Amino acid sequence: MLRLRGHTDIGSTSKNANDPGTILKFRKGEIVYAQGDPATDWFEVMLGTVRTCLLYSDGHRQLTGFFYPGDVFGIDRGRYASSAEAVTAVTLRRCGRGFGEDLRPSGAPPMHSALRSALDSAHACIFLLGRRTAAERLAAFLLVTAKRFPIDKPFELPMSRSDIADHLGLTIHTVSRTLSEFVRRDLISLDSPHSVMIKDYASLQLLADGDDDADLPLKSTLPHANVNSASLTAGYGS
Amino acid sequence: MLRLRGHTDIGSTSKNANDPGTILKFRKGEIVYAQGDPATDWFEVMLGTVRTCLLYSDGHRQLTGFFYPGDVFGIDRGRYASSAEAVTAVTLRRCGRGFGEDLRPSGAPPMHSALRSALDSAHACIFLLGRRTAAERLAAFLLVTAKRFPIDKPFELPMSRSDIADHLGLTIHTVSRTLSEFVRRDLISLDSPHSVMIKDYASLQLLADGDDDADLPLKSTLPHANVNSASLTAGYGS
DNA sequence: CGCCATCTTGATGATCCTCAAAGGGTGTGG
DNA sequence: CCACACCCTTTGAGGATCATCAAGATGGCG
Repeated sequence: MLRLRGHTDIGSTSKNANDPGTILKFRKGEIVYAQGDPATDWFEVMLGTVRTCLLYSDGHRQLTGFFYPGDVFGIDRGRYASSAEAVTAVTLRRCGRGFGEDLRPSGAPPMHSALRSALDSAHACIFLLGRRTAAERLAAFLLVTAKRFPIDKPFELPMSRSDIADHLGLTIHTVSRTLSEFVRRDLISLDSPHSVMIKDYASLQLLADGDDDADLPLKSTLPHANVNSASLTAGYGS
Repeated sequence: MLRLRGHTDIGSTSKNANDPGTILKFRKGEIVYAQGDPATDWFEVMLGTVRTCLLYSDGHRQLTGFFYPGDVFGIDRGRYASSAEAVTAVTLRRCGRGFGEDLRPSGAPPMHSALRSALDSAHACIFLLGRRTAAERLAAFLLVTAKRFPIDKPFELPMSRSDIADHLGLTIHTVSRTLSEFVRRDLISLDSPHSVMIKDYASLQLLADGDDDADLPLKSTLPHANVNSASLTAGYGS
């Protein structure tokens, strides 16, 4: 579970490690940076999925975000507050110095964009953890994740059940059980454990919102359209 | 519970509402801004305590932070993602335009400082919610809050049990019970419901860290000194 | 003095975690 | 090519924690 770092930047293709704009590659499970490392750079995901992990002293972890192509992560000051690890094989672009002290005098805009992205990501995490039941958290997570992929098609969840559990503050058992129940209710279908097809956006949204009239064992018959979360969807990442 | 806004800026003392630097006063319970309002300004607390609240459609709320003198809040882009309310009577200073689009060309530094503060605050919230048991969350909350006040003296918790509960994802009952148990274990003492004296930092820290050897019904006899959280204390606010 | 809000405490029950085991997919070695 | 091992996922049974329901205590304020 607690993958220790060591061969951190094995996958780096370019050798000028201090140049912003360097392209880096990591294999699945490799660590981009560790919690507590000097926060010198931030990164943009070009290909693959990255997770950021907050490690607690009792060994358990809190995943603070998943980052997909176009997202940036690693905007910390001083030292990284969380580690970053490759969920799948990833290609990253090293973007620039950590903010706080000095910053590139040329462009403040990219910095601001990155900062706002980091804030959005943190808010999205709080927004998930603020929900009370396992079903609510999982429904919200699925909706938020599905937005990153083409609509109305099955999409690949790149992360493991363990990752989802540690993101939502649950166990893999509860995640698995709840997903199975979603399938039973015909809210989603699972082709493989990682291929998800959302079949009933409206009911899933109701669940995520805490309107627990979705306790019906079978498919809801509500005539709602795809009500995407109204005021505060906070866009998860970029 | 769900205080609706209406007489939002009753307490504003200066009339030039669009001037940065304006001093504002709010009475206990009044709303500084509401979730969804255009995020035109951010604020610095000069006196009192402010809470920021994320409202869910089922009516429950997630408090995303408490802000004390010197802290800033309201760094959102576009529209406020959470509302801000006066926990006590507060005096605020309106600091400047919301970031993202245009910003004062003169000083980027204050903006960066505010942003980093907002990120720290969000991380602190995640850090609390990432803990698993009620005792762990409450212990961590007490330690984080105590740092804002002179050490080794009783301090006033400005917020209600309900606020604490909604911040930690618990109920007021669990908060109250857990605090009572802390008193029973001699980890803290409660003069009044809001006057807290931390009597055993070390054991409280162990609890917060998830080292559950603190299951002893009576005061721990560990010879530890005041181990303030090591790597990632994220300073709650400013 | 009495009402009201807040806090505390108890009893009960639902949710979720823990313990346990089985199923399925993949890669490696025989 | 098959067998085995390993990891991830799923599912079940039991138990701990916390929410809910309910009632009583405390303190402030009219």
